[in-house]
Amino acid sequence: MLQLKDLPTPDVLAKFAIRYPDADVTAVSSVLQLLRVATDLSIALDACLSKHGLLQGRWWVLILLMREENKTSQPSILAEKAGVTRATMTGLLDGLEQSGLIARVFAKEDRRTVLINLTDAGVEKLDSVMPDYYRRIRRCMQGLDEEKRQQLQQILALINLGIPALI
Amino acid sequence: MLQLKDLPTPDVLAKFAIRYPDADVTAVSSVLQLLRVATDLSIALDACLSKHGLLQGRWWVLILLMREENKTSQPSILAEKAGVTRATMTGLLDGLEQSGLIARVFAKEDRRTVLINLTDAGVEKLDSVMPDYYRRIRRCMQGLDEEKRQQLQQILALINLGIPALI
DNA sequence: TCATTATAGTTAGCTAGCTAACTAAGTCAA
DNA sequence: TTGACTTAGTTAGCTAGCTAACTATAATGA
Repeated sequence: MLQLKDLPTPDVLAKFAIRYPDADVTAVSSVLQLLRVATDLSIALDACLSKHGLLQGRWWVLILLMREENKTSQPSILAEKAGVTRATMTGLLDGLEQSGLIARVFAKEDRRTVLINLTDAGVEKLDSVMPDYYRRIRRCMQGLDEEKRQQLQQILALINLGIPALI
Repeated sequence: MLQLKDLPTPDVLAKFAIRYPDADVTAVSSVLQLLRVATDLSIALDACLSKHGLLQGRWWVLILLMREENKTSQPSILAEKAGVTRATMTGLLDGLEQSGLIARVFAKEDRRTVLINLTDAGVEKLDSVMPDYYRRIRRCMQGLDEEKRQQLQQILALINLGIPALI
């Protein structure tokens, strides 16, 4: 997402701001730091998942299924919730089916649709990964009290409001 | 980075917290929101760059070169600063060279190394993209005053401290 | 009722990352 | 001074995303 390691120093930003007067130095450095920390967080979480033989895409599919009352959903719905295309979801489900974590069942009422079912093995996988995952997130956020967490959420909501203006 | 669109509601998190007592609900939701906003931000910036025929990887190479006094560097140094492998940098430089934005020049003192030079066309490209890019970031962050920006940076620094505990 | 349109899922081929293995060139120590 | 190691860059082959095009089925409306 933001691979860049060598974030601009205030010095470098100031130089660029001379050449490009539109630059808002604190805005740029805030955005870059946000992307930097989020990327590192994401990489660290991926590393955690990969210890359990998973990757983010497949992982979220399992969680989305776990949220359902009957542990069942459809590829197109999963794709939308997971934020990937249906084509990508087909690939993710292929992998999960091969590992036995989900099962494809053909629906009777609409023969176009496939029902995706979280298998017992899938539940077991989640039960082994989730505690580890949650424990790591708890540790990572230990340094922030509830007040700071709330501040963060407010600030992120503000940035989120600004994103449409960016497009 | 975080494709997931359907972030867990407090309700869903509470249910998961019953099954997995290690869950720290506010920590999880803060982390997910952080990843969500950062991902949307990153996608929006990518869209801005692609309007100018660029992608993040190549873009950062141009900026890294622009930071240098003589607009020159080496693939391995660029790779390290950009946070990609040397193999990936080879590919990025191939593309930039084809577009005429950089030039490869062989060094005399160490015949293993190649010097990468930002061409005039490269400078022109930056001069056309940077103002647009900076203007967008300014607009996106308009809703945050300096105090909030500083708060954000402090909070991000705290999270950053927690990342090693996550691995 | 049957032609059109919409929907569900898949396939094929593209991309930018990655790792691992390679060549070529420089360094260093026995 | 030569054999082992290190460094710079590239190549080949992998991955998980993507888009576009496809098949099959369902819904709709003239």
